[in-house]
Amino acid sequence: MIGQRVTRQRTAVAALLDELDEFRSAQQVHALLVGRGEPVGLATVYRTLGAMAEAGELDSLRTDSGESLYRRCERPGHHHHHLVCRRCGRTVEIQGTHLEALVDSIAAEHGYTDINHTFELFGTCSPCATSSSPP
Amino acid sequence: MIGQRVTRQRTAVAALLDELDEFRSAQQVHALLVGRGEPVGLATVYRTLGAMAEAGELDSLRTDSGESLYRRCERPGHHHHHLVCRRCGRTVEIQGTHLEALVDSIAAEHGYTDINHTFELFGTCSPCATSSSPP
DNA sequence: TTATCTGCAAACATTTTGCAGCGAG
DNA sequence: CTCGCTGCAAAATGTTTGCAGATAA
Repeated sequence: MIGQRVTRQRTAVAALLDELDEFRSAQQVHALLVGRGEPVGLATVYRTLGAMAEAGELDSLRTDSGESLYRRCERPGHHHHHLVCRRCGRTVEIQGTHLEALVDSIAAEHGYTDINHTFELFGTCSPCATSSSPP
Repeated sequence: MIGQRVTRQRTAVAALLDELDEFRSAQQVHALLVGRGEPVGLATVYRTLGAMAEAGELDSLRTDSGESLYRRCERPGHHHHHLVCRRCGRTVEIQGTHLEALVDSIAAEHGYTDINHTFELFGTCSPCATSSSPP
């Protein structure tokens, strides 16, 4: 990586993610930007989100339906998992100390190495549980 | 569901999964069946695997690249997770007692309800770790 | 200037679906 | 005989890529 250029589009994506606290898909990010009068190509959004996630600036996860969601990391580089409201996207970061220990012991027990784990929780947050209006 | 018909295609899919012990994608199942001279349409394989998974006869998971994999359940209806060799597909079923408890406490702590969790482990099994030949 | 980025449209990969005909019960 | 199942091909999704022109540095 010789140089990364600061373009209007990247700035817009980063700024949007800064205001948002919830996980969003590339398509949502694109729609939001276009909606607020920031013309950005969908491909650019995909490329930008992918690069930011790669660089550890974003957390990413995949929904059950196979969509990738992104949001700004609270603590870049720090390993954790998420509890995401499937209705509004409100997210809680989970520090997985117990979990990591569990993963290690399971892997060791069965002789598997180079382990990579996924752990995500989807639920309904209490505000969403009481309101009946759609997302 | 009034009636489920036993067709040659469904029998073939079920029989193949009975012999296999590893997770396979719909496309792999289709290729294997066609390869052994059992003409089955790809759409039929998708429909059959989907229905079997729905009925709790198959375990399913999604790879990092978003593909769905299936395999026959060892214990139908019994909740568990998997430790899958990313090289050869060899799979160990994990009973997640500790995990379920952890999930429940995390959810309760943050007031989320109707929780749904994903937990999958991918690694390299010891036979694959020692052999250097590709899958 | 010039290498990187962008936008568009086309390509991709996986999965789903509409529909006419087939076949299990 | 009927209604569910199948195969095909088309459509839907979500994401990636090739390329010519725009642009940051």
